[in-house]
Amino acid sequence: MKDLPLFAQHFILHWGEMGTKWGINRTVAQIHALLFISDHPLHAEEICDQLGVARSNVSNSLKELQNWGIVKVVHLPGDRRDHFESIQDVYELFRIIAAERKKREIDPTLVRLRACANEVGATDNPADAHAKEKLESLLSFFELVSDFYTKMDRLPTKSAIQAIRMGDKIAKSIGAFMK
Amino acid sequence: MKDLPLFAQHFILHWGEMGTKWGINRTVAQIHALLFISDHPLHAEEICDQLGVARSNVSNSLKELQNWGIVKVVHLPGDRRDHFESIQDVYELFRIIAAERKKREIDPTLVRLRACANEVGATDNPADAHAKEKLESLLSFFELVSDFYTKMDRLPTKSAIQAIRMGDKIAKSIGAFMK
DNA sequence: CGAATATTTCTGTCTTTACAGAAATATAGA
DNA sequence: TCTATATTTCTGTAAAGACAGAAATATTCG
Repeated sequence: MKDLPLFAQHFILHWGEMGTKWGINRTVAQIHALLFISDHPLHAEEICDQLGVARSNVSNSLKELQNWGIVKVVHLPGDRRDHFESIQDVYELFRIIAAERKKREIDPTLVRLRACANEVGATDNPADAHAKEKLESLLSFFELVSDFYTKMDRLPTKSAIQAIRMGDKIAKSIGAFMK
Repeated sequence: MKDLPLFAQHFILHWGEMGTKWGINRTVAQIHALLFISDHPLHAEEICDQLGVARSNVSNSLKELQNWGIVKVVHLPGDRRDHFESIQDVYELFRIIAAERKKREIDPTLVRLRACANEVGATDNPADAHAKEKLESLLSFFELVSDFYTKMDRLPTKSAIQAIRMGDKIAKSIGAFMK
Protein backbone atom coordinates (compact mmCIF):
# COMPACT_ATOMS: atom_id res chain seq x y z
CA MET A 1 0.00 0.00 0.00
CA LYS A 2 3.02 2.23 0.51
CA ASP A 3 3.40 2.84 -3.22
CA LEU A 4 0.03 4.51 -3.46
CA PRO A 5 -0.43 8.23 -2.92
CA LEU A 6 -1.77 9.07 0.50
CA PHE A 7 -5.22 10.10 -0.63
CA ALA A 8 -5.62 6.79 -2.44
CA GLN A 9 -4.62 4.87 0.67
CA HIS A 10 -7.15 6.78 2.73
CA PHE A 11 -9.87 6.21 0.20
CA ILE A 12 -9.19 2.49 -0.12
CA LEU A 13 -9.08 1.98 3.63
CA HIS A 14 -12.32 3.87 4.12
CA TRP A 15 -14.05 2.01 1.31
CA GLY A 16 -12.96 -1.25 2.94
CA GLU A 17 -14.48 -0.22 6.27
CA MET A 18 -17.68 0.89 4.57
CA GLY A 19 -17.88 -2.50 2.91
CA THR A 20 -17.83 -4.34 6.23
CA LYS A 21 -20.76 -2.23 7.43
CA TRP A 22 -22.74 -3.36 4.40
CA GLY A 23 -21.93 -7.03 4.65
CA ILE A 24 -19.16 -6.90 2.08
CA ASN A 25 -15.75 -8.38 2.72
CA ARG A 26 -13.12 -5.77 3.51
CA THR A 27 -10.60 -7.01 0.95
CA VAL A 28 -13.27 -7.23 -1.74
CA ALA A 29 -14.22 -3.61 -1.15
CA GLN A 30 -10.58 -2.49 -1.06
CA ILE A 31 -9.81 -4.15 -4.36
CA HIS A 32 -12.83 -2.51 -5.87
CA ALA A 33 -11.72 0.88 -4.55
CA LEU A 34 -8.28 0.38 -6.04
CA LEU A 35 -9.65 -0.62 -9.43
CA PHE A 36 -12.15 2.21 -9.38
CA ILE A 37 -9.56 4.95 -9.02
CA SER A 38 -6.99 3.26 -11.25
CA ASP A 39 -6.65 4.75 -14.71
CA HIS A 40 -5.77 1.40 -16.26
CA PRO A 41 -6.70 -2.24 -15.72
CA LEU A 42 -4.55 -4.08 -13.17
CA HIS A 43 -3.53 -7.71 -13.04
CA ALA A 44 -3.82 -9.79 -9.90
CA GLU A 45 -0.17 -9.57 -8.98
CA GLU A 46 -0.27 -5.78 -9.05
CA ILE A 47 -3.27 -5.83 -6.74
CA CYS A 48 -1.39 -8.11 -4.33
CA ASP A 49 1.53 -5.74 -4.25
CA GLN A 50 -0.51 -2.60 -3.87
CA LEU A 51 -2.74 -3.89 -1.08
CA GLY A 52 -0.36 -6.40 0.49
CA VAL A 53 -2.77 -9.33 0.50
CA ALA A 54 -2.26 -12.91 -0.62
CA ARG A 55 -2.64 -13.95 -4.21
CA SER A 56 -5.41 -16.40 -3.38
CA ASN A 57 -7.32 -13.76 -1.52
CA VAL A 58 -7.13 -11.48 -4.53
CA SER A 59 -8.24 -14.27 -6.82
CA ASN A 60 -11.33 -15.04 -4.77
CA SER A 61 -12.18 -11.40 -4.20
CA LEU A 62 -11.95 -10.67 -7.90
CA LYS A 63 -14.30 -13.53 -8.61
CA GLU A 64 -16.72 -12.06 -6.10
CA LEU A 65 -16.54 -8.65 -7.76
CA GLN A 66 -17.16 -10.25 -11.12
CA ASN A 67 -20.20 -12.06 -9.70
CA TRP A 68 -21.52 -8.69 -8.64
CA GLY A 69 -20.90 -7.49 -12.17
CA ILE A 70 -18.91 -4.43 -11.16
CA VAL A 71 -15.50 -5.66 -12.28
CA LYS A 72 -14.63 -7.05 -15.69
CA VAL A 73 -11.70 -8.97 -17.11
CA VAL A 74 -9.83 -7.37 -19.98
CA HIS A 75 -6.84 -8.60 -21.94
CA LEU A 76 -3.99 -6.42 -23.03
CA PRO A 77 -2.20 -7.12 -26.30
CA GLY A 78 1.04 -9.03 -25.71
CA ASP A 79 0.15 -9.93 -22.13
CA ARG A 80 -1.25 -13.31 -21.16
CA ARG A 81 -2.39 -12.22 -17.75
CA ASP A 82 -5.96 -11.32 -16.91
CA HIS A 83 -6.37 -7.65 -16.18
CA PHE A 84 -9.24 -6.25 -14.20
CA GLU A 85 -11.11 -2.99 -14.35
CA SER A 86 -14.04 -1.58 -12.41
CA ILE A 87 -17.13 -0.04 -13.88
CA GLN A 88 -16.05 3.58 -14.08
CA ASP A 89 -19.36 5.40 -14.17
CA VAL A 90 -20.59 6.03 -10.63
CA TYR A 91 -24.29 5.93 -11.46
CA GLU A 92 -23.89 2.76 -13.45
CA LEU A 93 -21.91 1.29 -10.58
CA PHE A 94 -24.61 1.90 -8.00
CA ARG A 95 -27.30 0.92 -10.42
CA ILE A 96 -25.70 -2.49 -10.76
CA ILE A 97 -25.17 -2.82 -7.01
CA ALA A 98 -28.79 -1.89 -6.38
CA ALA A 99 -30.01 -4.40 -8.97
CA GLU A 100 -27.91 -7.13 -7.44
CA ARG A 101 -29.01 -6.41 -3.89
CA LYS A 102 -32.63 -6.36 -4.97
CA LYS A 103 -32.23 -9.71 -6.64
CA ARG A 104 -30.42 -11.25 -3.68
CA GLU A 105 -32.31 -9.68 -0.81
CA ILE A 106 -35.55 -7.90 -1.68
CA ASP A 107 -36.91 -10.53 -4.04
CA PRO A 108 -36.36 -13.47 -1.68
CA THR A 109 -37.94 -11.44 1.10
CA LEU A 110 -40.99 -10.83 -1.07
CA VAL A 111 -41.26 -14.56 -1.67
CA ARG A 112 -40.90 -15.28 2.02
CA LEU A 113 -43.41 -12.64 3.11
CA ARG A 114 -45.98 -13.91 0.62
CA ALA A 115 -45.47 -17.42 1.92
CA CYS A 116 -45.87 -16.21 5.51
CA ALA A 117 -49.00 -14.29 4.58
CA ASN A 118 -50.39 -17.49 3.10
CA GLU A 119 -49.54 -19.53 6.16
CA VAL A 120 -51.16 -17.09 8.52
CA GLY A 121 -54.14 -16.67 6.23
CA ALA A 122 -54.72 -20.43 6.28
CA THR A 123 -54.82 -20.81 10.07
CA ASP A 124 -57.12 -17.85 10.62
CA ASN A 125 -56.52 -17.97 14.36
CA PRO A 126 -57.79 -14.74 15.97
CA ALA A 127 -54.68 -14.67 18.15
CA ASP A 128 -52.63 -14.14 14.98
CA ALA A 129 -54.67 -11.22 13.69
CA HIS A 130 -52.15 -8.62 14.72
CA ALA A 131 -49.18 -10.51 13.33
CA LYS A 132 -51.07 -11.06 10.10
CA GLU A 133 -51.68 -7.36 9.73
CA LYS A 134 -48.03 -6.58 10.45
CA LEU A 135 -46.78 -9.03 7.85
CA GLU A 136 -49.20 -7.66 5.30
CA SER A 137 -48.09 -4.10 5.81
CA LEU A 138 -44.47 -5.19 5.56
CA LEU A 139 -45.26 -7.03 2.35
CA SER A 140 -47.00 -3.96 0.94
CA PHE A 141 -43.96 -1.89 1.73
CA PHE A 142 -41.56 -4.27 0.04
CA GLU A 143 -43.84 -4.44 -2.98
CA LEU A 144 -43.88 -0.68 -3.15
CA VAL A 145 -40.10 -0.52 -2.98
CA SER A 146 -39.75 -3.27 -5.53
CA ASP A 147 -42.13 -1.56 -7.97
CA PHE A 148 -40.37 1.74 -7.50
CA TYR A 149 -37.06 0.13 -8.23
CA THR A 150 -38.38 -1.43 -11.44
CA LYS A 151 -39.76 1.89 -12.61
CA MET A 152 -36.57 3.77 -11.92
CA ASP A 153 -34.39 1.09 -13.45
CA ARG A 154 -36.18 1.45 -16.77
CA LEU A 155 -35.23 5.11 -17.00
CA PRO A 156 -32.09 6.39 -18.67
CA THR A 157 -29.49 7.60 -16.21
CA LYS A 158 -30.02 11.27 -16.94
CA SER A 159 -33.74 11.16 -16.24
CA ALA A 160 -33.19 9.21 -13.06
CA ILE A 161 -30.63 11.71 -11.80
CA GLN A 162 -32.92 14.57 -12.70
CA ALA A 163 -35.74 12.92 -10.79
CA ILE A 164 -33.50 12.55 -7.76
CA ARG A 165 -32.44 16.20 -8.04
CA MET A 166 -36.02 17.36 -8.20
CA GLY A 167 -37.21 14.98 -5.52
CA ASP A 168 -38.32 17.62 -3.06
CA LYS A 169 -40.17 19.82 -5.52
CA ILE A 170 -42.04 16.90 -6.96
CA ALA A 171 -42.98 15.43 -3.63
CA LYS A 172 -44.02 18.85 -2.33
CA SER A 173 -46.29 19.44 -5.29
CA ILE A 174 -47.86 16.04 -4.74
CA GLY A 175 -48.32 16.88 -1.07
CA ALA A 176 -50.03 20.14 -1.93
CA PHE A 177 -52.20 18.43 -4.49
CA MET A 178 -53.34 15.87 -1.93
CA LYS A 179 -54.55 18.38 0.63
CA MET B 1 -39.18 -20.89 19.16
CA LYS B 2 -41.53 -23.89 19.27
CA ASP B 3 -44.29 -21.89 20.97
CA LEU B 4 -44.58 -19.52 18.05
CA PRO B 5 -46.90 -20.20 15.12
CA LEU B 6 -45.11 -21.53 12.09
CA PHE B 7 -45.46 -18.41 9.97
CA ALA B 8 -43.92 -16.37 12.77
CA GLN B 9 -40.97 -18.75 13.02
CA HIS B 10 -40.40 -18.53 9.29
CA PHE B 11 -40.58 -14.77 9.32
CA ILE B 12 -38.21 -14.41 12.26
CA LEU B 13 -35.66 -16.79 10.76
CA HIS B 14 -35.77 -15.02 7.42
CA TRP B 15 -35.46 -11.61 9.00
CA GLY B 16 -32.43 -12.85 10.89
CA GLU B 17 -30.76 -14.04 7.69
CA MET B 18 -31.58 -10.76 5.97
CA GLY B 19 -29.94 -8.94 8.82
CA THR B 20 -26.65 -10.76 8.37
CA LYS B 21 -26.58 -9.72 4.72
CA TRP B 22 -26.87 -6.10 5.81
CA GLY B 23 -24.24 -6.19 8.50
CA ILE B 24 -26.73 -6.66 11.33
CA ASN B 25 -26.34 -9.35 13.95
CA ARG B 26 -28.67 -12.29 13.41
CA THR B 27 -30.05 -12.30 16.96
CA VAL B 28 -30.59 -8.55 16.88
CA ALA B 29 -32.64 -8.89 13.71
CA GLN B 30 -34.59 -11.85 15.07
CA ILE B 31 -35.51 -10.02 18.25
CA HIS B 32 -36.67 -7.10 16.19
CA ALA B 33 -38.79 -9.39 14.02
CA LEU B 34 -40.38 -10.90 17.09
CA LEU B 35 -41.18 -7.53 18.63
CA PHE B 36 -42.47 -6.22 15.34
CA ILE B 37 -45.14 -8.87 14.93
CA SER B 38 -45.99 -9.06 18.61
CA ASP B 39 -49.22 -7.38 19.62
CA HIS B 40 -47.89 -6.43 23.03
CA PRO B 41 -44.55 -5.42 24.54
CA LEU B 42 -42.37 -8.32 25.68
CA HIS B 43 -39.91 -8.51 28.54
CA ALA B 44 -36.42 -9.92 28.12
CA GLU B 45 -37.21 -13.29 29.64
CA GLU B 46 -40.05 -13.87 27.20
CA ILE B 47 -37.72 -13.09 24.31
CA CYS B 48 -35.20 -15.61 25.66
CA ASP B 49 -37.87 -18.29 25.82
CA GLN B 50 -39.34 -17.57 22.43
CA LEU B 51 -36.04 -17.45 20.58
CA GLY B 52 -34.01 -19.78 22.73
CA VAL B 53 -31.05 -17.45 23.21
CA ALA B 54 -29.19 -16.46 26.36
CA ARG B 55 -30.38 -13.69 28.60
CA SER B 56 -27.17 -11.72 28.13
CA ASN B 57 -27.47 -11.96 24.39
CA VAL B 58 -31.00 -10.57 24.55
CA SER B 59 -29.86 -7.79 26.84
CA ASN B 60 -27.11 -6.65 24.48
CA SER B 61 -29.26 -7.03 21.39
CA LEU B 62 -32.03 -4.97 22.91
CA LYS B 63 -29.54 -2.25 23.72
CA GLU B 64 -28.42 -2.31 20.10
CA LEU B 65 -32.00 -2.00 18.88
CA GLN B 66 -32.57 0.90 21.23
CA ASN B 67 -29.43 2.59 19.88
CA TRP B 68 -30.91 2.28 16.42
CA GLY B 69 -34.06 3.87 17.80
CA ILE B 70 -36.41 1.20 16.50
CA VAL B 71 -37.20 -0.42 19.85
CA LYS B 72 -38.43 1.37 22.96
CA VAL B 73 -38.75 0.42 26.60
CA VAL B 74 -42.20 0.57 28.12
CA HIS B 75 -43.38 -0.18 31.62
CA LEU B 76 -46.57 -2.01 32.43
CA PRO B 77 -48.51 -1.16 35.56
CA GLY B 78 -47.80 -3.58 38.37
CA ASP B 79 -44.75 -5.08 36.64
CA ARG B 80 -41.19 -4.07 37.51
CA ARG B 81 -39.66 -5.58 34.44
CA ASP B 82 -38.71 -3.60 31.37
CA HIS B 83 -40.89 -4.41 28.42
CA PHE B 84 -39.88 -3.76 24.85
CA GLU B 85 -41.81 -2.87 21.75
CA SER B 86 -40.79 -2.17 18.18
CA ILE B 87 -41.84 0.79 16.11
CA GLN B 88 -44.99 -0.54 14.55
CA ASP B 89 -45.37 1.66 11.49
CA VAL B 90 -43.39 0.20 8.59
CA TYR B 91 -42.63 3.52 6.92
CA GLU B 92 -41.55 5.06 10.17
CA LEU B 93 -39.39 2.01 10.82
CA PHE B 94 -37.50 2.27 7.57
CA ARG B 95 -37.33 6.01 7.83
CA ILE B 96 -35.48 5.63 11.10
CA ILE B 97 -33.21 2.92 9.74
CA ALA B 98 -32.39 5.06 6.71
CA ALA B 99 -31.65 8.07 8.91
CA GLU B 100 -29.38 6.01 11.12
CA ARG B 101 -27.48 4.44 8.23
CA LYS B 102 -27.03 7.82 6.63
CA LYS B 103 -25.61 9.19 9.86
CA ARG B 104 -23.29 6.25 10.39
CA GLU B 105 -22.20 5.54 6.83
CA ILE B 106 -23.02 8.20 4.26
CA ASP B 107 -22.02 11.20 6.34
CA PRO B 108 -18.60 9.83 7.35
CA THR B 109 -18.00 8.87 3.73
CA LEU B 110 -18.76 12.43 2.65
CA VAL B 111 -16.26 13.69 5.17
CA ARG B 112 -13.66 11.20 3.99
CA LEU B 113 -14.20 11.91 0.30
CA ARG B 114 -13.90 15.64 0.86
CA ALA B 115 -10.68 15.08 2.76
CA CYS B 116 -9.36 12.89 -0.05
CA ALA B 117 -10.36 15.46 -2.63
CA ASN B 118 -8.40 18.02 -0.64
CA GLU B 119 -5.35 15.82 -0.35
CA VAL B 120 -5.28 15.07 -4.06
CA GLY B 121 -5.95 18.69 -4.92
CA ALA B 122 -2.94 19.75 -2.89
CA THR B 123 -0.44 17.46 -4.59
CA ASP B 124 -1.59 18.30 -8.11
CA ASN B 125 0.50 15.50 -9.59
CA PRO B 126 -0.57 14.86 -13.19
CA ALA B 127 -0.32 11.12 -12.53
CA ASP B 128 -3.21 11.50 -10.08
CA ALA B 129 -5.50 13.33 -12.48
CA HIS B 130 -7.65 10.30 -13.18
CA ALA B 131 -7.99 9.30 -9.55
CA LYS B 132 -8.87 12.86 -8.68
CA GLU B 133 -11.67 12.90 -11.22
CA LYS B 134 -12.99 9.54 -9.94
CA LEU B 135 -13.07 10.73 -6.34
CA GLU B 136 -14.81 13.90 -7.34
CA SER B 137 -17.53 12.10 -9.24
CA LEU B 138 -18.00 9.76 -6.30
CA LEU B 139 -18.25 12.73 -3.98
CA SER B 140 -20.83 14.36 -6.25
CA PHE B 141 -22.87 11.20 -6.21
CA PHE B 142 -22.85 10.93 -2.43
CA GLU B 143 -23.76 14.60 -2.13
CA LEU B 144 -26.67 14.05 -4.47
CA VAL B 145 -27.88 11.08 -2.45
CA SER B 146 -27.42 12.96 0.79
CA ASP B 147 -29.37 15.97 -0.45
CA PHE B 148 -32.13 13.78 -1.79
CA TYR B 149 -32.38 12.05 1.56
CA THR B 150 -32.67 15.38 3.38
CA LYS B 151 -35.40 16.55 1.05
CA MET B 152 -37.42 13.38 1.37
CA ASP B 153 -37.00 13.22 5.12
CA ARG B 154 -38.62 16.62 5.51
CA LEU B 155 -41.80 15.39 3.86
CA PRO B 156 -44.73 13.86 5.70
CA THR B 157 -45.01 10.11 5.21
CA LYS B 158 -48.03 10.31 2.94
CA SER B 159 -46.36 12.66 0.49
CA ALA B 160 -43.23 10.60 0.44
CA ILE B 161 -45.15 7.41 -0.29
CA GLN B 162 -47.11 9.18 -2.97
CA ALA B 163 -43.87 10.37 -4.55
CA ILE B 164 -42.53 6.83 -4.52
CA ARG B 165 -45.75 5.54 -6.08
CA MET B 166 -45.59 8.10 -8.85
CA GLY B 167 -41.86 7.71 -9.37
CA ASP B 168 -42.07 6.47 -12.93
CA LYS B 169 -44.57 9.04 -14.19
CA ILE B 170 -42.63 11.88 -12.70
CA ALA B 171 -39.30 10.70 -14.00
CA LYS B 172 -40.78 10.05 -17.41
CA SER B 173 -42.21 13.53 -17.63
CA ILE B 174 -38.84 14.95 -16.67
CA GLY B 175 -37.20 12.80 -19.30
CA ALA B 176 -39.60 14.04 -21.97
CA PHE B 177 -39.07 17.60 -20.83
CA MET B 178 -35.32 17.28 -21.15
CA LYS B 179 -35.29 16.05 -24.71
C1' DC C 1 -32.37 -2.11 55.50
C1' DG C 2 -32.68 -6.66 53.52
C1' DA C 3 -34.55 -9.93 50.37
C1' DA C 4 -36.16 -10.79 45.98
C1' DT C 5 -36.04 -9.80 41.41
C1' DA C 6 -34.33 -7.54 37.28
C1' DT C 7 -30.52 -6.11 34.43
C1' DT C 8 -25.89 -5.51 32.87
C1' DT C 9 -21.17 -6.69 32.50
C1' DC C 10 -17.59 -9.99 32.37
C1' DT C 11 -15.20 -14.18 30.91
C1' DG C 12 -14.39 -18.05 28.33
C1' DT C 13 -15.89 -21.00 24.51
C1' DC C 14 -17.52 -21.93 20.15
C1' DT C 15 -18.49 -20.79 15.39
C1' DT C 16 -17.71 -18.37 11.50
C1' DT C 17 -15.13 -15.80 8.42
C1' DA C 18 -10.86 -14.11 6.53
C1' DC C 19 -6.76 -15.15 4.83
C1' DA C 20 -1.90 -16.92 3.71
C1' DG C 21 0.82 -20.37 1.59
C1' DA C 22 1.05 -24.58 -0.85
C1' DA C 23 -0.57 -27.60 -4.17
C1' DA C 24 -3.04 -28.46 -8.23
C1' DT C 25 -4.79 -27.10 -12.49
C1' DA C 26 -5.12 -24.60 -16.65
C1' DT C 27 -3.26 -21.94 -20.57
C1' DA C 28 -0.28 -20.07 -24.03
C1' DG C 29 3.57 -19.98 -26.67
C1' DA C 30 8.09 -22.36 -28.00
C1' DT D 1 4.21 -31.70 -26.51
C1' DC D 2 6.87 -29.45 -23.15
C1' DT D 3 7.85 -25.56 -20.39
C1' DA D 4 6.96 -21.34 -18.35
C1' DT D 5 3.55 -18.63 -16.49
C1' DA D 6 -1.00 -17.61 -14.85
C1' DT D 7 -4.90 -18.91 -12.08
C1' DT D 8 -7.71 -21.50 -9.01
C1' DT D 9 -8.53 -24.63 -5.37
C1' DC D 10 -7.21 -26.68 -1.14
C1' DT D 11 -5.69 -26.76 3.66
C1' DG D 12 -4.50 -25.06 7.91
C1' DT D 13 -4.22 -21.01 10.90
C1' DA D 14 -5.50 -16.69 12.74
C1' DA D 15 -8.75 -13.23 13.81
C1' DA D 16 -13.33 -11.68 14.62
C1' DG D 17 -17.87 -12.19 16.05
C1' DA D 18 -21.49 -14.46 18.44
C1' DC D 19 -23.05 -16.20 22.39
C1' DA D 20 -23.84 -18.83 26.93
C1' DG D 21 -23.29 -18.87 31.79
C1' DA D 22 -21.61 -16.75 35.81
C1' DA D 23 -20.75 -12.87 38.45
C1' DA D 24 -21.67 -8.28 39.61
C1' DT D 25 -24.65 -4.50 39.94
C1' DA D 26 -28.85 -2.15 40.28
C1' DT D 27 -33.72 -1.67 41.55
C1' DT D 28 -37.98 -2.22 43.95
C1' DC D 29 -40.85 -3.55 47.52
C1' DG D 30 -41.74 -5.41 52.06
